[in-house]
Amino acid sequence: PAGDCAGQTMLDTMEAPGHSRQLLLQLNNQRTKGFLCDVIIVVQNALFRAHKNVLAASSAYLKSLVVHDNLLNLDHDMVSPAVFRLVLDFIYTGRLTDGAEAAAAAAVAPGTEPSLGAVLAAASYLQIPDLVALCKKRLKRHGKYCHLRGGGGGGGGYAPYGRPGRGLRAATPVIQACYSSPAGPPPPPAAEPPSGPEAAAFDRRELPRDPDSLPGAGPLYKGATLALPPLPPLPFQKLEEAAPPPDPFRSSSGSPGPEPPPGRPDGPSLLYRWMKHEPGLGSYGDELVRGRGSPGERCEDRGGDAAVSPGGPPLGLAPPPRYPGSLDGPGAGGDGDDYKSSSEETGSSEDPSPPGGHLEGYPCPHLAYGEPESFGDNLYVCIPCGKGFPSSEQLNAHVEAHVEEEEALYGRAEAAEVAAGAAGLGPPFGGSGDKVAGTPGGLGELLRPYRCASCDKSYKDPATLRQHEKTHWLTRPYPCTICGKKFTQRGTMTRHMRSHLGLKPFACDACGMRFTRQYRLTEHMRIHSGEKPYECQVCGGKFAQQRNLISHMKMHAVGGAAGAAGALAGLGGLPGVPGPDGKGKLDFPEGVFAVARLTAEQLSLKQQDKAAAAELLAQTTHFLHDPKVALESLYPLAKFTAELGLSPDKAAEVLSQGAHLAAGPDGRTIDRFSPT
DNA sequence: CTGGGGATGGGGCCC
DNA sequence: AGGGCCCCATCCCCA
Repeated sequence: PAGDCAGQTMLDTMEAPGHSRQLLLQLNNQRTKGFLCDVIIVVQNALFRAHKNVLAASSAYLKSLVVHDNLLNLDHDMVSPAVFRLVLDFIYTGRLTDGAEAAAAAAVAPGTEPSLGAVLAAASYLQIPDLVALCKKRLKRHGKYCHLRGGGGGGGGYAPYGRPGRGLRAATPVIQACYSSPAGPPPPPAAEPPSGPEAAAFDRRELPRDPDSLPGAGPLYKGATLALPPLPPLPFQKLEEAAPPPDPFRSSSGSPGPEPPPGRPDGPSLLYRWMKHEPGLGSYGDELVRGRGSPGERCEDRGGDAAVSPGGPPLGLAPPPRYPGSLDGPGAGGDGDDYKSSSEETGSSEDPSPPGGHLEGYPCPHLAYGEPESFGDNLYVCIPCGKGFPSSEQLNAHVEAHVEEEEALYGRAEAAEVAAGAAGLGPPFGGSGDKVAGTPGGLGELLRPYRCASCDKSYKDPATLRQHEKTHWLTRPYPCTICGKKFTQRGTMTRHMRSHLGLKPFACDACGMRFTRQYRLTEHMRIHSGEKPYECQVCGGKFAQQRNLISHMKMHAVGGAAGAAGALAGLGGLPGVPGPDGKGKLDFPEGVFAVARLTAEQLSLKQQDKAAAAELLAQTTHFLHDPKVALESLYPLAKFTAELGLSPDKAAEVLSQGAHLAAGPDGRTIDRFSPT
């Protein structure tokens, strides 16, 4: 009908003036009230609330994040809270507030207000083209937008790290020099480049490249920014003061979580650069470096989008993870062993990092800091192996090969474990004593009917068994979205995340100290109460923490003959044999009983094993009366201990030593320890 | 300088 | 999923 046509025509031509502006206004109004906000953005210690749709419509990077998560963690090396505040304001208003003004509004300490350069960096990092353009425009208007390596302008600002960049680096103007301008103070914390070791870290702060500086390049060249010292506290909602944010991983429903900003789909993107860490930066920053691009996340999927960010730069693969526990070196915290850097293993002279405490970087010597030009034309680099490729397609194919390789390896490892188990060789990891748990007809068999096919450990319920079996997987299913470290249990990963986020929900009422775990607080509270419930059965020393008692007992075990039975139950030296301090004064049967009692106490501490502890005590009371029985009981005691799953690693030693003593192939051993 | 203890952080893993 | 505990490592202090 003619009316319809007319109506259609009118619809095509109608436009409500200011509609978009009004819409934005409403959205911003809602944001300020938190109305319908469905995402929380964590930047360092500040929380921001926003709408997923708005973020997704404004930033390609944020879009990629909000798809999977309700809680986003932004790299505060790239985006400070103050800067993100400006960015968020821009997203919702289209206006870029003056940095100083915003800083004043945010009550930021003088001199720490975000510079335009920092906003540009953040905009580039977050892939907000409009904001990038706006920043550049403003910088150019003020004559502050200058190319770092082309014509100086650094004015004593940031020196190029290592040596003058060439190739890709030199071809691309970066904006560090802008920080030297009076109106754009360097980002906190240092107003001037530091000297000494700090300078290395300082110089490495790399801002995103000018998105327009390379033909077809995505805006997101993301340098391997290392850890910047934290910004001063900002008057945003602090995490520790706020209600606990939703678990970012719970909400992601198994998604690998945020990944580094993908490149623009319409052209080749610049690769992420993975730089070697520097000493003295701390593990946190290093982990951030490793997390850049957290390559393994995508590869875990093994799905259609695995390994490579859609249309973006290749994210690479995580190197094959290594087993926990078995290979942990003495490095700090045992962290980062998953990714052992070849440069570290070879002791790179330019990286005199102490063992541990820093990134165990990707084993790619080409990625070493200061050698960016070594890729030549092969700009698409596989993170784990360091191979460069001239095109994303070729890299994708290469990455696929990695995936297949890992899968094949997984299969082989699994087969090897099974074969080893079948051959009675035990698993390639973990204590050999684990096998006793599966002793047919043993007590452990009754208590723990669900046995692991790979290592013969047994469990009370199938869910726990499934959980345990994950420890045998080559691929750890739960990667940290910040540092890329992978975990076998989601809970461990979320707990790990708390350390990144500085979430310490458990506060001590007495001193205000905060902890990430309830148990830590419980431990800590004993300091204030003076309670020392853990007593050394050898010397009578008392301890507030169980682990310190255990540590102490090892000291007893170190000396002389005590070592043999010192392994017993992992709790101390052989009773009856004086320790190095001469404090061990127990007679032999009493000593065995003490061991049994300690074991029982250990079991009792594990709430679930109270009954077993009582049984053990009942069985061992007669030790006091008959040394012979005591001696003969060593082996079953050790076996029993191991069967009950007490300290599996030690259980291996227990069984070994117990067997040695009880079977008595070495008569001298028995005589030596026999009181008669 | 060394060793031991106190205290803390982080990961593994079981319940 | 969260709690709890074990283990390792580390730092600091003190004798």
